[in-house]
Amino acid sequence: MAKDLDKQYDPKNVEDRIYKFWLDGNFFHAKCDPEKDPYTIVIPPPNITGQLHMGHALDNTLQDILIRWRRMQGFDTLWLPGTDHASIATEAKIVEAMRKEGITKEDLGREGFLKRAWEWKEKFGGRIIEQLKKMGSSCDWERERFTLDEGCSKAVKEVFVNLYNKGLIYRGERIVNWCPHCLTSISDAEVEYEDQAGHFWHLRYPFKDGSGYLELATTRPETMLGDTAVAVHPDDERYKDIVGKTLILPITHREIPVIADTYVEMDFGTGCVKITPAHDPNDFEVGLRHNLPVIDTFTDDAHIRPEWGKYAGMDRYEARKAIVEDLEKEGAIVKIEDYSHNVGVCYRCHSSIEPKVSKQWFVKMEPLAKPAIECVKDGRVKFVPERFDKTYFHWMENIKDWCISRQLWWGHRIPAWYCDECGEIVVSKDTPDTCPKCGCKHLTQDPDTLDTWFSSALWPFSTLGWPEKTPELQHYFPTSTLVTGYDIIFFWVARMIFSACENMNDIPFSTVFIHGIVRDAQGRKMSKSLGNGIDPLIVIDQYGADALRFTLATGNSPGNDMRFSDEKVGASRNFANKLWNAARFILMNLGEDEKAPHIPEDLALEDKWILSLFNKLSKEVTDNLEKFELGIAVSKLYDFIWDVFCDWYIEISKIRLNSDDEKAKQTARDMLVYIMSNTLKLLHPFMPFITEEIWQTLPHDGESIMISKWPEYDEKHDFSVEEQEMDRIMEAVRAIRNRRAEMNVPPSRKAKYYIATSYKDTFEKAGIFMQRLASCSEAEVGDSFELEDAVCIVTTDAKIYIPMGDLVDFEAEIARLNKEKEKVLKDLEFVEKKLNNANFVAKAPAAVVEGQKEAAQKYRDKIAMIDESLAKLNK
RNA sequence: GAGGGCGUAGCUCAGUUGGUAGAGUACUUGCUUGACGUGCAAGGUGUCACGGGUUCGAGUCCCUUCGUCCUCACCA
Repeated sequence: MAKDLDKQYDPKNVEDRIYKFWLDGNFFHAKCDPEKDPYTIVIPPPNITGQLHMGHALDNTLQDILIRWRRMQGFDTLWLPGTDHASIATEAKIVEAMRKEGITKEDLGREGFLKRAWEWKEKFGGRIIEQLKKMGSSCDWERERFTLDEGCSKAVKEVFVNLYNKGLIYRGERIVNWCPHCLTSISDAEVEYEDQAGHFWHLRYPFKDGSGYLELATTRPETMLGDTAVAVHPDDERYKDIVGKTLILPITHREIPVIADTYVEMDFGTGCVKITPAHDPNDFEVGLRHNLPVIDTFTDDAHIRPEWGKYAGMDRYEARKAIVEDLEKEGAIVKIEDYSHNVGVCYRCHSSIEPKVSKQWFVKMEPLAKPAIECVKDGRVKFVPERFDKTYFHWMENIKDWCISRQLWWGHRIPAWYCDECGEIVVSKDTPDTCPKCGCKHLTQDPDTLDTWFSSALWPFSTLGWPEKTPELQHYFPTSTLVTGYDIIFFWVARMIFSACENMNDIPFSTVFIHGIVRDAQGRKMSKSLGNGIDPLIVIDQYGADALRFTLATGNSPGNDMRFSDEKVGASRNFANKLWNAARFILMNLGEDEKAPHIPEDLALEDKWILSLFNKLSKEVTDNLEKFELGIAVSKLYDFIWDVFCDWYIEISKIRLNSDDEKAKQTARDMLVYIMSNTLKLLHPFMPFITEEIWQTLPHDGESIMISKWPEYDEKHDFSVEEQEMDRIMEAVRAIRNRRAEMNVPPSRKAKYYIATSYKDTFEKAGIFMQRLASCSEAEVGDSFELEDAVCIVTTDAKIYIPMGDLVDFEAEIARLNKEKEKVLKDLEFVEKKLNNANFVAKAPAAVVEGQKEAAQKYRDKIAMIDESLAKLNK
């Protein structure tokens, strides 16, 4: 930053250079210093397939604010970065690319495919990391991890084997959510539900004995091929006598029984349900209870299996049409209604989920959920805002077993082997060479991989070296804060908590700081299909990373969604520019060899005032950050910098800077540097680039603002007397400006002010301020003045007379005074009502009552002054 | 069906332990004041969704209603 700065701040000249400076200085690196208290955040690892979007931008801004602040406070901070291998998403992407080349997975084989996947990862996996750097993220890049790297893989195997040995991981044939597009099972959490318009087909199945029909309804007639029973409620009087009878399934003409099961709701429809164990989770359960056969009619990609004659090879929707037609022909359709129902879809590709019976691996959740619930209940893990613990409890308390096997190649391969001879299952961290049961050497590893979330669940400790007892694990675990969106509490947060409880016998982090999602200016979710996504990189290019970060931090309260708009970033950019120009002003007034920031001797009134306000500010901002009120903290900084420092202090400082008093000039310069430099520190976590750039240019101590000491509250800097004095003066200045504006007197028209007050000392000092700030030519202070044809401006502590007789419209002035009096009378009435209330005086705290009494007196004084002015004008 | 969020100035939102409502933006007016027009000064708009309760005092705590959004569960 040269001393002759541009009028406008240009982030493009600054950001990349500053980021490189930080990297070169190694300031992001966590030293693992046991002497210091640790503060640790592990990044929610973005998918290697991902591109930076607003969600990342928000999440990383919040993390960087916390990390930079704690670093300046002197903690040994570690922000551990990394990426997620994102099994389904990545595999789908690579398969799609291969499809365009005309190759399939099978063509390449497992090894060839994985080689290709790793190549893809090397090429594109780092892209999002580079984008995070553009945001200014101060991650310890030397410790970057990947969920599929060697260490994480080791942790995954360790956990899998441990859980298996404890009986908490098992393999079983269950009905799972199957995505016919991704060709893999997915967990319950990965199924989304959407309302879809459909139909309700009312069918009738004939009794074998010819005694009529049973009527039932279905939304999926194509599954009827696999029906193995019809169920009624055991208490249903209507069907009491038919339980146990046999029906003839239309089309197939297979015989199926009528069974009784409490799963059926008597009041819904006809009270009869067709049972298709292979294609519905509830039916599957019913089937287990009644020993019903499971007839799977679909292939993995949801086409009718070859053995089904004319339907073979049809996809599920074609099959539906064909089967409905045939049912119709058989007279099995009673009626068709329109019906809207919830359909489960894959959260990755949005294909309709096909429930499917298959052999999968599961984590037994109930025993794991218990301690995970406990540690939130007893406060060891806190959600911010608190209300999200309800969401968490609800989910944890109703949790079902977690299906963790995926029919994919890109991921952690399940460390289980099956003996080709005797079928023994061997679960082991290392590849076994002989079967422990039969001793043969023919073992085949399970072809499946694990759910991506299985490895990210271990992220807070796997990245610190677990299962090894590394110094990092010792020092940084449990981590401090986890920052993430409410949309991934189930996927990730909950699973990290129970994983840490189980494997570390400890919590993974003490606070979960939850944020909402970033919506577009109209409040819609940003999405690819709507095309309303705003690219953070484009915003950075147009407005700068600091402006983007400031926008995301401002007006955002924990757990709530926010809207993003160009106007907001524009306002943030303007703020950066304001700061820039304040710095520019200070710099152009500095001498050649200014000392590092310090508080000079002989402080003037305004110096003590700004020092006092800054002191309070540093306390408040720190308090807000402690409570994760980042939005409040940043708006206080905004107000202080713009409304206090720039609009008042800098303006007032010009008095001394333009004077001939060298000593006073130096004091003003020192104070400007001191306040600016320290305010930059408070702002640094929010706007790291511009604060560093300015801080470096001003006189400074130390290498970088990001490792400078966070300002702390110091009671020696409390100057409440000077604050009051300045308040009196500022009120007077504002009142004068207001009146002059009302009377349309241009600022260039200076006038002499006569100030009648009992605070003569204060207003003696104020005279010179008024010259600068309120178009005053000369000020005279006294107890009272008797002036003809003067405008009188009444403030709480002063009456200011301005002899502008012929400029003033007397009638208007009288009207204005009357209006003002009315308002003050109303205020007085309000306060007096309280004071006349015996209850208030008796029960409210003494300080509050005293405050109200003082206010009442001030109002009375003001009314007296207005009356006096009126009397003069009316004369 | 269960749980939760939100409803404050035209718009977008703050409002940190209850003490006479704030910002940004938009709008009006004045300012070519040597940091900044991405600026300065001045200005107006609110029965804080509705009704009730607790309290000396409620935007803030509790309850009802209405509107709106979300999450989870789900009836075939």
